[in-house]
Amino acid sequence: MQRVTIAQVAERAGVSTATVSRVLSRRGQVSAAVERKVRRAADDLGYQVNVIARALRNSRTDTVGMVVPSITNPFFTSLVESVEHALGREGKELFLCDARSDPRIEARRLASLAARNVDGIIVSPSHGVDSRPAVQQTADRLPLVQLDRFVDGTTTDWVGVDDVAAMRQVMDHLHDGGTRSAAFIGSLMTHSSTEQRFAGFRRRAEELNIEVKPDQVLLGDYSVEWGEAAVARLIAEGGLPDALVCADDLIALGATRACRAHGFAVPQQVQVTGYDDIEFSRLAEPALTTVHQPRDRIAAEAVRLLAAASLAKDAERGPHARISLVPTLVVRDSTRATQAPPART
Amino acid sequence: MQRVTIAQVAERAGVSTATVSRVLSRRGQVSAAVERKVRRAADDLGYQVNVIARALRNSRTDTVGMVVPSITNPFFTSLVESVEHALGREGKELFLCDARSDPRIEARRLASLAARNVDGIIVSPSHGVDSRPAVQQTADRLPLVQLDRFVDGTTTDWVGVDDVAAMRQVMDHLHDGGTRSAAFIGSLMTHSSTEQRFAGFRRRAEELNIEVKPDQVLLGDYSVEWGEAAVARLIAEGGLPDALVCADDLIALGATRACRAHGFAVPQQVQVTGYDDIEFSRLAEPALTTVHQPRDRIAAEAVRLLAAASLAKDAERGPHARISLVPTLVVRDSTRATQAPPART
DNA sequence: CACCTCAATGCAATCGATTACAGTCGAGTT
DNA sequence: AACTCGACTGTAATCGATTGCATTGAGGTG
Repeated sequence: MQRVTIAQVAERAGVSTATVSRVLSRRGQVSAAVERKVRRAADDLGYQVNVIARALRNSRTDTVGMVVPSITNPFFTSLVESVEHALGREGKELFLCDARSDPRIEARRLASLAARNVDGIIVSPSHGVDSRPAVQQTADRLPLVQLDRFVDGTTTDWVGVDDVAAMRQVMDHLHDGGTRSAAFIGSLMTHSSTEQRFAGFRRRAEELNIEVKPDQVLLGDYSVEWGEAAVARLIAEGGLPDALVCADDLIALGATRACRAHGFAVPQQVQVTGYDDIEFSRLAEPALTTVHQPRDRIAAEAVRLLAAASLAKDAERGPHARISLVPTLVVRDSTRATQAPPART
Repeated sequence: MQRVTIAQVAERAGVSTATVSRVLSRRGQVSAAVERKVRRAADDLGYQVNVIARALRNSRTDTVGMVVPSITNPFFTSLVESVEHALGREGKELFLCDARSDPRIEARRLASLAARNVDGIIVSPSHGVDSRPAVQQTADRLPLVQLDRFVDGTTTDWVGVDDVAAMRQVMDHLHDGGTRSAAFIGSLMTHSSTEQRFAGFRRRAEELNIEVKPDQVLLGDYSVEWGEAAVARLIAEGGLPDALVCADDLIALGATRACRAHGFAVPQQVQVTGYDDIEFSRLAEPALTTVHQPRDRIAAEAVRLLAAASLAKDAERGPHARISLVPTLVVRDSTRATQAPPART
């Protein structure tokens, strides 16, 4: 029960604590004989380094903190998983926090991570504006990378996908399927992702001459419930357009469900598209056409940026990176293919 | 960029570090005037305690570690969320780890948490047998609670639901719907949960005289893919029974999908039940009848047990608690109600 | 043989906060 | 006036690992 310290190992091996430390951390020269004795003693006693003490001494914890808006959103969950794997490869661990989509909780989490001396922070900010002070302040103290979403007006590294390009693909696909009018269902413009996706949607809709009625842009939050509610509202206020373009898969799943519940066939009468390609988008009925985010690449880039930032340190806080990856459209059954025959995945 | 230490605050306020510490941690007597000076100085400098240093000194981190088999399984995700909320109420933070269903990774995570001086650990073991050494060893060093699943032959606190009682409810419900034969689709018997659920299934099936063919007990893993594969196999090897009882919702979702893909109507021709009541079970087509686990209660009890264990400490490591909560059956559309009319939720 | 080099090892300071112990001082007691 | 008490505050040890500097001694050189 009693923790074993380096001093006990030293005593048992008949050497000083310095030597034990040198053996265990593979730094400095130690003769083979002594090394064997020390390892022996350490094993016998079941010694384990006290990470806390080590962290205090060299102010490195080999731990990275990650803050996401909601751990129950499958997109973030799998992003977390990707990040964890990427970190594992570098022998680092992940300290995960859920901000519950509340910038205040988020700020507290960030502060707490900083106080815990994590080596860096990966954050997908909850709010495009309100998250700013906390994020910027944290970024001033230690390496920080924003993932997926970002806060307006902050200067930090960022990794995500090109939402505008993705939306162009979505709109082109819908256009090919004969779409003449579309609605957009997203969250309030408090996330950069919604903003970008909407911008991409609107621009390409114009170029393709697809009609978007002003009252058919509905903004709520990223949830199944909101998707359902939005469709109910559309139907009540004048009917559905040819296509429903949703800012994420959860909304799209809710929207699809609501369409069917109200007797509209998907994709025959209404087409629906999502964004993120969460696992359940494949399982929905009909399977959802969506935008696949290269999560592993995003995670890998984020981890790489953090590592780089840790090295550079204060030295030359060069210009910040903004890495924008290209997502791919995954066509399934909630949209019509170019011609009649339904697509399969 | 430079971290502010207690010494700097002390100097600025013209007092000793001891006094500053007393003010900031609200321990011991300090005159009002000095207190004001110190707070002033701390604010001016933007002082933040160094959690690492504090932890080293009083070997408490106000952090609890949690290890789950897979962070992408929605059941565990929402369990994590519940635990986080419960901890938040006590001012503690959560350090989350994903074991990727591998006892070796799990062991490494547990060791790492212990080395980080977490105040306690909540773990849902990946394997009913192989997880044992690591779990037991960790439990010997610090407070540990097993959640949901447990390892055979360990003596630690445990919180979960009564799987046998749950399965009785499921079987009674199916029986009411006229079921005469059933198959069981679960994971390999390497998780206590599958074991318990299968035991409950088998016993009640016998009592109700529901036929279970020996080759209609299929064991794979907790995933959608396995649910699909299992149904394909059943169909290939002689057809489906009246009902498919699945050990978790992911399997059930896959099973449902496969049934429909092969042209079997659910619930008219085959009934399907799940377990866990994850969010998507409601969204499936048809919505899944499943067993709802009281996640918040489970989490709350686990946190309570940890707190109690921390206090008792070595003193009287009394007998360990095994708290078994009662889950509730949620009837939706993948099973037939007592009579004909389909149920709604 | 005197002197130098370098590997191996130990001593002790250090990271930052907490706290046991001791000292100071003013008010209250006898 | 001497003494007690208690509120405040400071000094220094402590938590456990790391590491700069000093020391030792073996082997090499001229």
